Amino acid sequence: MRILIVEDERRLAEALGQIMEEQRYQADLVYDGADGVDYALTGQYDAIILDVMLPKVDGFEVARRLRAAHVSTPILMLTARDEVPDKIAGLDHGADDYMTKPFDIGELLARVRALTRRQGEVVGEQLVAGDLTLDLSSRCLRRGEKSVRLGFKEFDVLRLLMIHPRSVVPKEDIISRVWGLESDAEDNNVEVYISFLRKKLLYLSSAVTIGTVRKVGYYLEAPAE
Amino acid sequence: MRILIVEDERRLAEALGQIMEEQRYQADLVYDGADGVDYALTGQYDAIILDVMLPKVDGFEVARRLRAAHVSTPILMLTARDEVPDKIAGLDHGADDYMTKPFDIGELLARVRALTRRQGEVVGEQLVAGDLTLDLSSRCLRRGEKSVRLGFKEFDVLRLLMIHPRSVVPKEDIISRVWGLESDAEDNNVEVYISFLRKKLLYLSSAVTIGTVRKVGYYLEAPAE
DNA sequence: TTACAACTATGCGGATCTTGATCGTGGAAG
DNA sequence: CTTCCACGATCAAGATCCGCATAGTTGTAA
Repeated sequence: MRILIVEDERRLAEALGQIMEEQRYQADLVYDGADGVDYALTGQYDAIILDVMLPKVDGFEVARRLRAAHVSTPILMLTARDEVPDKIAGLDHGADDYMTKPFDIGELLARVRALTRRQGEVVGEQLVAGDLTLDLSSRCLRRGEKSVRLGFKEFDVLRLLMIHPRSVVPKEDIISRVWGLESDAEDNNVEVYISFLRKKLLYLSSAVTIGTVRKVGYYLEAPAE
Repeated sequence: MRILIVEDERRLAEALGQIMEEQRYQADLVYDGADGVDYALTGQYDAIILDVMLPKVDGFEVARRLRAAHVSTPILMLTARDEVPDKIAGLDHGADDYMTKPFDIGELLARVRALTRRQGEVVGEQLVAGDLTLDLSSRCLRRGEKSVRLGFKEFDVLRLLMIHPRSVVPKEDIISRVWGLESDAEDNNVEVYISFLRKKLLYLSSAVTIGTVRKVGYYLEAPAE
């Protein structure tokens, strides 16, 4: 497991690095946002611990750029400010979780574990996320006893979301991957299928929900069990 | 559950054996095709994991000989070559499933479970699924008192479905295995025979039904008794 | 030729997809 | 805090695609 730590306070960064290595993670340290983006773009990390206040490029911007570049590595954002707007901004820019400084080491580790525990997992012919199981060969979505058959488009859209756990999938990506690259399909089309899917999730009474990020796209929210 | 592993790379074979035993299977290992045939002919195994590239007798030939000897133990074929021709050749020689190396252990286990979970049970010269009995020598389908004679194509299609219980058999697989590899038979052809079969199931008033997965294929639904 | 099985062609009906309209809502501007 | 607007959610409708059934044609073997 590789972790990228983006934190400008060197002492804190090094302390984090040491803690992570004690936990058998391999940790890389960088001390500003620009480097953070460069390193993270390699896509080799299993998680990124990202400070908000950074030189050159701030944490929000780092997260935004990574998501724009379709890097879906889970991000744990650190903020000194204990304010709701920051939290929302962080999550909205593509962070998967956040903590406010000062933080408890145990809690940090727990959150990192939660992030690195892959959610969209391929098991044989099926894809699992939260309490949902998507059967790839029969295009059936199951939760507990109940199951529903999905149409082709519904299936493709949901699979996309499940393959990119925790990260926002832009509408344009959904269109190009489900309707085809040269498609002139409207955004509304995606919205319609998201609506269908939410209805089916409701029918299955699944804990998983589909979240919306205005002007961007959708993501799967699978509550930890 | 007994599993036969036919694989010439000893380290891989032993790793597989260990994994299978952790899953409470009893695994026997052999390292070439000739031994593979000899062991498998005993008919005592619930599944065979069979490498394609083998000394003495290759995997295809092993499968072919076993099927020729009416040993119907399910075969999961392993191939290093990720090519369609191999896949088709494997299935055509009598393999039930295949995986390309390198493979994911979880997926392997899932596939083995799928193979051993089979409902279509061979009893002597007949195949059983739910309340149906398909006589392999006379091509008669029986349920209770009534029975019908099946045509060759009907028989082949139904046998395919019974051999893969609960799992969706793609139309293309049906075409390649019933009509032959290079066949240009239309999908409609399959549909026609499915239609015939359903009519006969109805006539027999069997509890077994043939389910459809749009754009993919068919599966047998055998209600638990 | 007749009988039977395999294959082909066709129209219906239902499932799925698309489109457009309307309603709700979050967030920015005032 | 309220208003407004753009965007998203949902619905209804029509269009389209696909599978099913049936009927008709071809091929083959007795």
